[in-house]
Amino acid sequence: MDETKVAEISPAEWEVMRIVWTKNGAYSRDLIDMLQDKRQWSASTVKTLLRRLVNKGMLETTREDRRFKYNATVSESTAMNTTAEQLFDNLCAMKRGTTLLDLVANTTLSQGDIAALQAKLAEKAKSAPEHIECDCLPDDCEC
Amino acid sequence: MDETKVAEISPAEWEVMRIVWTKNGAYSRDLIDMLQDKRQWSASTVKTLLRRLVNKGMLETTREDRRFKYNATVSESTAMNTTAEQLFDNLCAMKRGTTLLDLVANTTLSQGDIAALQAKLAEKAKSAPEHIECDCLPDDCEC
DNA sequence: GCCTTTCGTTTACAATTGTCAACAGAACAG
DNA sequence: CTGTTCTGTTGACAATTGTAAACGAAAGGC
Repeated sequence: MDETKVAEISPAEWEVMRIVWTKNGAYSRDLIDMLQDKRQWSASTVKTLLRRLVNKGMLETTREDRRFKYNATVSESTAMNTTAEQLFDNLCAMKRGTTLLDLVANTTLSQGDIAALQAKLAEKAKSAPEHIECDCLPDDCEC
Repeated sequence: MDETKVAEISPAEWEVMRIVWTKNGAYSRDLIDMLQDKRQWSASTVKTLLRRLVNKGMLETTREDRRFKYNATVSESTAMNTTAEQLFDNLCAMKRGTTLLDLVANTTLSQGDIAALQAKLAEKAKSAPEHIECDCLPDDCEC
């Protein structure tokens, strides 16, 4: 849908983006009200986050009367996947599986999520390697 | 093993920690050599990262002769899990499953990883809810 | 015993992030 | 028309992060 580069989104910015995605676009008033409610942020704080997200190209604005409508430029799933993958890049290749296991164990998943994961795993099992190499050290790794 | 608080670890710091974990402790010389090799970082950069990790309580030092041996204060899996869970905290509860699916699809997993994930999923399937609520908006959510 | 190498410590500096206050222009109320 | 209210723009400031130079003490080489 959009192969646009997803900039790094800070936790505070995520909070803003989530509302924009969920409501499929929002006005600063909406965001200020909701985040004041949810996070006790001042109006200024929300405005700053909006400005930064626009600068990062994560949000785009359309003037409507006197105010702006803020819309996301990338889909929520794209952003989530990109961010999750970036985090996994930091982890040892050999141990990503156990981290996934921990996430699966600690995340509330719906029946549908579980079914989808099971299907994907069954598919991957057909060609998965027996063992994965650690990539923490420059060349050789005797871990 | 260690329920110590895991501080936020930046990507550059992760790179250092990975080596310390993999080698089960290391000297600054080892780290400088390897990271110069792997990331082209200057010796100073590595030293700064070590200092910061010690300040954050992620590494502890033991004097050996003239130099220090750096050891991790938390296990690699604890750190990885904590960080992954922190990231998931930023994501909409309703959509974490699809992010996990993306990760599973894009991560190279071993046969053992897959088997463990399948077992865990089968277990969770027994009590998983049909649907999960979005938690992006303050109270009500009509997403 | 000096000079050089090796470590760790201090200092630096720009960019990003979390949090806001202050200000300016437009719209609205009276 | 004039003061109040909205909304967006600027400026701020401390903490964190990426990157690194400079300095000081100790060890080893010759």
